[in-house]
Amino acid sequence: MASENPQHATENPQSAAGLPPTLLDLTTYLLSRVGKVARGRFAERLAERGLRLWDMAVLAALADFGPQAQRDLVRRLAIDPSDLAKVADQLAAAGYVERARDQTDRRRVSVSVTDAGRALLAELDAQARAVRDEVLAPLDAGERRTLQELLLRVHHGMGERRGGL
Amino acid sequence: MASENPQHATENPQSAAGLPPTLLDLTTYLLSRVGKVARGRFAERLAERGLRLWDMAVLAALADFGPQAQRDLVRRLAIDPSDLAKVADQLAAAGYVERARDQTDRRRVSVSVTDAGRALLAELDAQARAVRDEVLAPLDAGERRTLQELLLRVHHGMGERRGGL
DNA sequence: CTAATTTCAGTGCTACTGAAATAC
DNA sequence: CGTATTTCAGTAACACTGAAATTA
Repeated sequence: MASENPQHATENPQSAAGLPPTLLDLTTYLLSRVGKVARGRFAERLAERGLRLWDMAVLAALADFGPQAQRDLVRRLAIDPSDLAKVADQLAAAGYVERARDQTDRRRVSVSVTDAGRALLAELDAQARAVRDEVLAPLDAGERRTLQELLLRVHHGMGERRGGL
Repeated sequence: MASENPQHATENPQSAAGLPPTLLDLTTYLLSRVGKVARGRFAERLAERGLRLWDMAVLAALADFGPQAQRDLVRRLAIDPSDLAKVADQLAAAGYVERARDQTDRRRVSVSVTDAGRALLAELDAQARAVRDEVLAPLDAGERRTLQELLLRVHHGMGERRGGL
């Protein structure tokens, strides 16, 4: 009962019989797998522009909450301070954000998004929504809302931690 | 309108005002974030035993589908063949799997799970379910089933690709 | 002096690339 | 010869560590 037909093997190009039920039964496995594929697809589009996922996250935080110190971005996005320094550096070099010493506390560097940054974010957001619609294609509108709501609740239930994206 | 109270800052230890709405509106962002945290929590427990996520995936595939060549595992799990070689090596060294040349096609190495491997898998599965219950704590039983079913449909809709876990 | 903020240099892990060895 | 399977050596991206420089 081991291997299948030795002659020319009856599998599809990708994942013939599918994943092991032992794994598919684990919602966390599906969450992880689906999340990783979704992230990967969007990351590919960002890469075409020479951007990374954190670039968009930082732009979104600045656009949504206004200018703020890096330390605030660090806490909000759960990004490593050391990594944020590099991301902010690249975004500033490309003209998407501006940095300035905070005058009330000169240890802090206040970051703000430029018009170019806002324009970029709008484009990225459109692409992100396109990827989302692609990934969620198997679900109808109501199911997508349900999924979004359930994920929001799960997300809210977990202490942020660090860990990427 | 930039920084808050300079004195002693009124933020919580983690993610004060929460993530940018621009990101939270993206189901794919939530998927990615939640998936990564869930994966990380389980990976921590595996690390205590000196194991990685792929170790469990390989054991599960062997237990669910029986002995098979590495090429089959590669397609089933969407793991890189080069990485599988290392994973199989470690699992074999630890006595969790056994490898043998396939006699009908001696290019292939057939892998099978040992009793020790099955016992380990049972323990890992229990831990995985514990992490799942921890992560899905905010949802009731019905909602968990709904989430599982929606994710299964989304997962089924995407061509496996490679990409980890 | 201690603590907070930013920055830099370097480490470790993981997915991936490219190529060799063997067998079909 | 070309293709499939496994394996090895090395690369790239990313999260993270540790420590220095500045300022509170």
